[in-house]
Parts: sequence; structure tokens; C-alpha cells
Amino acid sequence: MKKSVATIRDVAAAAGVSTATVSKFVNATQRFSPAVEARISSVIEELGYRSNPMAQSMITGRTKAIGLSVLDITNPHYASVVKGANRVAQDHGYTLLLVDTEETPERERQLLEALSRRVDGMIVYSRTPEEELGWLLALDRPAVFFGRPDLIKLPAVASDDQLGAYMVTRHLLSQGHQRYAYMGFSNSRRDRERMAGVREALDAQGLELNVFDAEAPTAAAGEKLCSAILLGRQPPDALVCFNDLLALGFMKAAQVLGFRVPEDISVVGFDNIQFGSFASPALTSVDLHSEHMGAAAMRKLIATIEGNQAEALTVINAQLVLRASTAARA
Amino acid sequence: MKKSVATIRDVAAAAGVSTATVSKFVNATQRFSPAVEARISSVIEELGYRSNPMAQSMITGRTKAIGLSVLDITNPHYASVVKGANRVAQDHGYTLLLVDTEETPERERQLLEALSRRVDGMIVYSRTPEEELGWLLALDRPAVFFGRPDLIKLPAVASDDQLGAYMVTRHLLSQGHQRYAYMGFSNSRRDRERMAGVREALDAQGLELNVFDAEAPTAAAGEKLCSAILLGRQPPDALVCFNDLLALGFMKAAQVLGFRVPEDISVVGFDNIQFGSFASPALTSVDLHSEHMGAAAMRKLIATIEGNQAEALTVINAQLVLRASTAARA
DNA sequence: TTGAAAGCGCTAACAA
DNA sequence: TTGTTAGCGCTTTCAA
Repeated sequence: MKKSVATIRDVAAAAGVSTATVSKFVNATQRFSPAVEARISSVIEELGYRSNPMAQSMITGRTKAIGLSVLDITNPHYASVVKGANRVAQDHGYTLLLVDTEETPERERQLLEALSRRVDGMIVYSRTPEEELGWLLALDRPAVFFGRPDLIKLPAVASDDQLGAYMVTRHLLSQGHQRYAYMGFSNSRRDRERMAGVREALDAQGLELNVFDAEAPTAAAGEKLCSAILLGRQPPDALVCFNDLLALGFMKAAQVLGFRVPEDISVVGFDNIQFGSFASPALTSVDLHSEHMGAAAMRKLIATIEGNQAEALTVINAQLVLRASTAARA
Repeated sequence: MKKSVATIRDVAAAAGVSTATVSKFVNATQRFSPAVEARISSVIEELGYRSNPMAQSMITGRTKAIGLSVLDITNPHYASVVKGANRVAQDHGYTLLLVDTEETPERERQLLEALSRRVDGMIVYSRTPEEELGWLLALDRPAVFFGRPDLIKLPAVASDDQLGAYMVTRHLLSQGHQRYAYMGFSNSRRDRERMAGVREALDAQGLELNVFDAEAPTAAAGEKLCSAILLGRQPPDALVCFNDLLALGFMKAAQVLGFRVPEDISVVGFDNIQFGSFASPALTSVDLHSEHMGAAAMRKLIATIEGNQAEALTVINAQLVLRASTAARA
């Protein structure tokens, strides 16, 4: 009985050839005489040999793995991003390694630093201010960023948040809504853009925007903020939420408070997560094509890794998905 | 200008010590004279040296990473499992590397084989029949399995699916429901247990169970099956679904068909995903404590890796969560 | 307290 | 067509 796992040396010895021969055969970088190939094959089979990817990577400098970090995998938006990225990775022969930073910056850095040397490149979904992201560049690995970097020189994928927000607000205006509120999540980079889009549309009509800020981009936070919004002095008749989770939470709480959506208040969110369509009323949302974003980021990263030119910023377009949570005013 | 990343040799040279000294210092396995330590520290700082985890792992045989494979990360049940596992991993200084097998067995094997040599152990959520899982054992890595293995000798974490199903069916019985249907997903290991629990409760009352089988454990599949269930000759007044996604899809389609839940039919699911509470009516569900399952699996794996004894099978208990999708019959 | 030297499992010139 | 040799970046005896 030898050691637990067979090495290339065991194979070489058993087949009566050199390790170099085995290596080349295994990696199909060279052909050998039928006799030799057959011998190696059968020995590999017999010993259950599999090459050690780490040893391999140490030499080649390539791992055929890509890291992706997201903020919270229980948020369907991120789950979709992962889906898209995973598909493209598979198609190109890469393994996607996912890490969940749980919205914690320290954890994020720690995880990414640990990950960076184990992968050929990374896709980063982060909330950390760009000024504090120096360490990411210092990792010196190909990377793709979600968002629109100002300072940081990294290829990026973004969605057109501002236009999406503008579109949905235009729609609400056309439905005759009068009093607008925005439930934001100022911790996110994208919050500004979304709010700006809403403002852009309202300003043109000389309308005000009442802003509320959620403590997290979650349904629970949306529920929590509901009473402050609905039971204030001048409750809105239209509410734009930073994302669908907030909107879902808000709607649930609103119904508990005895308000009707959309009769009393129209509600919209962002991301178009599938669960929005199971809510009642079904949620109107701005679809930012999460899955496309993931796929685009992965394509960009792989292009970068393989030395192909990739444009610095890819913008995915936004699309308004109308459902029952918004309705025209009489 | 040297090569892009500093190695231990660069540090040793710059500090005028040997690589062995640097190694021991970096890993805190030995103390040195203040002068030497200070010199090494400053050089490390200056060069931005970080040790290469791969080279390290090659020697020590440990990676401080754990792999987790799930079937579909967009399913909130799996997302919760990941959450639980991630927390525990972090707490023990491990990095969780997640892979999504997308319900594809070939992909699963490929991903896991690639992963196995890069991690200290793996947690596997699989749909592959145990007979075809020989390769998993052959990987010869510590592993924890979700479910109740019969043949395979692997530590495992399971939930009490049968009891959960029994409980919810007992509840439906107590509410006076007469005609029962089960929307299953026979592809899953757990389907049998859940169906058995339902049958166990019904048999005691001499009641029949009408079984339908979904093609996937998704909301879309639930929608698809709805008409066959509701527009049949003897439509049920109570439906137990394999999971919440199927139940959510079913409820949506039922409403489109003009049926009322729970007046015409009571609906229950499994997993207690958060989105069940945003549906209308809110979904009654059997909570299998997904997050606990992930945490328990990770604890068990880490115990195994670190050589501590762990019991073979951990069973997480089930809990009935009553909401508005079920109601008593007149 | 410090360092020399031997590898971990593998690939990549280069020789034969 | 096959093999020799020199490492990749690091840890770990063992000796100084």
C-alpha cells in the first residue's frame, strides 16, 4: 500500500516512462507511440491518478478558476448575477468560485485576498468606497468591477440605473401620480444614480421628492420603513424603492396598516426578481438584467485574462416591467 | 523593477536573512531577535509581500478552504444553506468556496473533482443516486453529505422531512380537508420522505392521495402543473407541494384560473423561504431550517478535518409555519 | 537564534 | 519519440 494519492511519479514508475512523458500525455500536449500511450492510460486507470491542480498552477501560473464575490447571496439579484457568470465560465472551461462577503468590508478584503492567489481573475461586487479599494489593485490580478468606477482603473460592468429610474418615474407621471417618495439605500453606489433618475423626471415637472433611507437592502428594512412613509403628514401616492426586496417588504407592511396597493399608493422596485411576480399585487419593477450583468462581467474578465482587448465599461440597458403594483390615478 | 509579485526569496534577500527565517517569522512558528524581526517586517511592508497560499498548501497539505456545492443558487433554500455554512466557516478561519452545479450531474462531478484538490473538505448537496457517487468517495477528501445516505459512508446532515410532512398533513386533516393532492419532484431524494409523511397521516384516516410530479423544483414548474390539478375530475381541496417555489407558482396560476386560495384549495410548501410570506395569501410552510442545515454541515466537516469525532448523521427538526394559504373547511 | 538543503507534484526547456 | 534537468514558492528537518 502506497501513500493515499498517486502522483505523476507513481504513474511514470509503474508505466516505465519518465514523468515528463506522463505529463505531456495527460495534458495532451504531445503524442506518443501507441504502446506507451496504452501503458500510461492503463496505469492511470489502475492507480486512479488525477493531476494535482495546485502543483500544476504553481508552474503554469494558471488555475482555470475565477473568483466572484457578492454582497449577499440570499438576495435574488446576486443569485442571478452568479447564474449568468457561472454559465459563461463553464462554457469557457473555467470553474467559478463564489464567496459571500455578507456586506462586511473587512470580511470582503480578507476573502478576496485569500482568493486572489487561487484564481486567474476576480469579479467584484462591492460596496466599499473606491478610495478604500487600493488593496484590490495591489492584488495585481485581472479583475472586473460592478459599477462605474471613477478613480479605479478596472474594467467594469454597470447597468443604466439612472435611465431606468427616469423611465419608471416618467411612467408614474403619465399615470397622474402627484406625491412622490423614494425609499433609498444610501450605502449603495447605485442609490445615487437611481435617485438622480427619479429627480430628473420630477424636476422637469416641478415636483418634489420625499426621500427615506433604508438601513439595509432587505425586505425587513422595507417593512420597517413603511409606517414612517404612509403615516406621515403628506403620504405619497407613488413610491420608488431602491430594490424589489424593499418594495416587497413595504407592500406587506402597507397591507397590514390597511392601505391598498396600488389604489392608495403605487409601488415600484428595481431588479425584477422573480418573487416580485408572486407578490400581490405583482410588483412593477425596473429590470436591470442581473443575469446579463453576470455574464457580461465574466466574458470581460475571460477576455482580459486571455489577453484579448475588452472595452473598459459595459453598460447593460434597463427595461421597465409593468405589473399590478402601479395604476393610473383617476 | 523586479517581477510583479514578491516571493519569500525577495524578502529574505532584502532583509539579509534566509528564506527559512522569513517563513518561520511570517507563520509565527518561531521568534527571532528584535533586530531581525524588525528588518523582516519592514521589508515585507515595503515589498508588499504576501505568501502564496498555493505553494504553502502544496507542502502543508492544508488550504484553509472548504468547498460547498449546491444545485441551484437562485433557489432561496440553497442560498440559506450557504449563509449558514459561510458563517461557521468564517468563525473557524476557513474560506467557503461555493460552486453551483445547476442541477447537472456531469457538471457536478467535473466541478467537484476540480474543487477537491483545492480545499480541505467538501459539503455536497447532490441529486445524483448514491450508486453513481463512487467517484466522490474516490476523491478521498473529507466530505459531508446532505440527506440520509444508505450505501455511502459519509457523515451527513438531514432534516426530518417525513415528520414535517406528517405534521402539516395532520394539520390539514384537523382543518377538515377531504381531498388531498401532492405535487412532488421525484428527482429529489427528499421527495420520497415527504410523500411518505403525507401518506402516513392520510392512511390513518383511510384517505387517498393524488400525486403529481413536477419537472423541476421551480415556480415555473408549479405554474405549469396547476391546471392539471385544479381542472381535473376530482380537484383537491388541499395541496402539499414539494417546496415553496412549486407552491408559489401553483398559487399564482390558480388565481389566474379563477380559484381562490385558501377558500377553494389550501396550499402548503416546504422550506419556509422568506418570499412565501410576501405572497398573497402568505404561504403556509414546513420550515426545515435551511440555514441551520448549512451551519451543522460545516461544523461537522470542520470537526472531521480537524480530527475530532463527529456523529455520522445529524437530523435537524422540522417546524410548521402556519400562514394564510391554509384555512379550515366549513 | 539562524541557515542549508531537501523536497511538495508538477511542467518546460532542451537533449538525446 | 522519449528523457534529463531545473525549477515554481514555500516549509521543514537538521545542523551550525
